[in-house]
Amino acid sequence: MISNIHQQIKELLHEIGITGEIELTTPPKPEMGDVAFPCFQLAKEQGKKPNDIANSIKEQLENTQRTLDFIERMEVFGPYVNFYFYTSTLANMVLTDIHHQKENYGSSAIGTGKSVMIEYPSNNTHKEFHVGHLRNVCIGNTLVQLYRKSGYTVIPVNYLNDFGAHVARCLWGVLALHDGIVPEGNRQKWLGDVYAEASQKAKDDENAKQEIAEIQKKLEAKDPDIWPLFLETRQWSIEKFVELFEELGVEHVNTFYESDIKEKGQEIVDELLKKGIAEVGERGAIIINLEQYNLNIALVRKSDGTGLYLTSDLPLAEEKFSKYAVDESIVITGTEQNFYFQQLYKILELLGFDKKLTHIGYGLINLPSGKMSSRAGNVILYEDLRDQIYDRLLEESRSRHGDWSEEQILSVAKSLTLAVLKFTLQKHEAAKVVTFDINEAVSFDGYSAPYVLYVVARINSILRKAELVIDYSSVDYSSLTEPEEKTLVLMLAVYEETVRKALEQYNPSVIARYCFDLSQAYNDFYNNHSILNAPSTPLLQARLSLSSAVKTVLQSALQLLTIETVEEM
RNA sequence: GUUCCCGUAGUUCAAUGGAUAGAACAAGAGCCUUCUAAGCUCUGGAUCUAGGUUCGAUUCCUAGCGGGAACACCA
Repeated sequence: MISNIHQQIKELLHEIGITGEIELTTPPKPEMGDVAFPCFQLAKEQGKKPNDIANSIKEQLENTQRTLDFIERMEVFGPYVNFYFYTSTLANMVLTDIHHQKENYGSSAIGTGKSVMIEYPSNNTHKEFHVGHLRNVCIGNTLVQLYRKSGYTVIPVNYLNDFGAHVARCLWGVLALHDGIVPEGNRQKWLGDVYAEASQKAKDDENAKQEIAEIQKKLEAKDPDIWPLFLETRQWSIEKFVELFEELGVEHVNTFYESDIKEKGQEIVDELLKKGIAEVGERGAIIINLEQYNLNIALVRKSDGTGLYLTSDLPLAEEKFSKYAVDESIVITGTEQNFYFQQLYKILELLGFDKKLTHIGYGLINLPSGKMSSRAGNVILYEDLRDQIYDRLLEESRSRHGDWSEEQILSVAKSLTLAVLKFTLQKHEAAKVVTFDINEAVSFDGYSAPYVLYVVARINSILRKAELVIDYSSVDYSSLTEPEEKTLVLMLAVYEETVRKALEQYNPSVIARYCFDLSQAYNDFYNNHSILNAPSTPLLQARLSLSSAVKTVLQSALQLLTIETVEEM
């Protein structure tokens, strides 16, 4: 919408003789106008002062025949020509469009005809599911939504690493430390604990390391000694993952298993050797020297013959494109694997693989006490965090709504819990390391999900009380003149561009911030102007229309973050 | 040691090379007979250092300092 408006202004500027690419910006303060044209470039080309140029452009614009109906006036501030819009004309354009398109407002067609596979969270079986994985799921979910909103066909998939050394270590822990024990309750968590325990035990125990290596060999050979235990324990993990994915709104259309493709990976390693791309390194391990690409040395097979992540990731790339006709494959992992993926992609390139592969890294989640590590057993588990937040929200909800049924309180607390989790993990730029403070996560003030959801609940309440059925296609917006109203309309107008920016940067925080900013602007409006007691009927209708549009866009933006709103809270 | 990422209020984070560097939390002072106070208003507070490029640098370049990550048998 706003790019539409920009386009019209650019055409107007072209008409008065300005050539070349025109850049428009947004002034820092609303008092300074709604859109600005900086004159630095022209000043440089013409060897004049920017201020003089700005003044002469303003004069030319005022004297030209052609006008734009939404422009009220123009002012020059130093090197800028600033345009002021009529709130009513702008509102008519933007709000009519929103009410017409409803939840499709903000969609675009830039991805029409293109398809993309998004692989996430690529977690490991036999390990716990912690807040780092949650960040991965949140980012992946949002990217899926952003691509869909932009017209792409999206294939969300998972890749379960069920066949690496971590599995061998866990199974060793089960056999050597907990043989015969049948865990109760959360068996996936139990395995994660055993994995952490086994990792600690094996740290300085050469004997244990030997035994673990033996288990991995047996595993890769599908030895009946270990295979049934592998299948059983893997199933424990998978059952839990499926449950968590459903809870979090993940909709994988397929799951790839490392155990299915690792053998093929070993064949590729042989092929790499034959082609002379790979060579035998220390102690008989198979390596690929990538030093000429400044990518060091990549290990593709261990000296004992077993494989690594890299061994399996080679066939995985081929598998993805042979199974699905996608144009691009995206993988989301922590930034600590950035270098690894550079190596992987280079090796695939050397093999002649020419499909588009993209790796998106997101920053680690640190605790105020330091780094999380599953091997050290120092992690915040997703379910523990969820339960803590739920308890706090339940308490909050109860204290606020003595008149509500227990059912209603439980339901709102549950919805808010997921909203809080998802919002908290997406409010920061994806690539950045964040310090996760649990106390901050369970506080619901300020830049948080409850703040945004509260605005939607407020609007619901107003729309209910209005008891009016409004024909949004024929609202008279001429009485909309307040600065708070204009700010809201302008923010609604930039939604589509905000979605595009988030997608271009692979950054959900752009959407989270937009939700918060729009909510803040609505609260500002709400506190300064009465809607239901508006001085005139047209104004009442216009403000209801505006409120309803804010709700539509907020719900749409939250939907991109896979966050559901609540009717009341 | 080599490579990559990051240094912005007390804290956690924003800012296509542009106008007076924005928020949130924390601290202090206020606002509920008025549409939900999970809200709002007001007050203090910041670009690691030194150079360079530019009309103009938080942003780009160089060096330094500080933090994090990756770098052959981990995942």
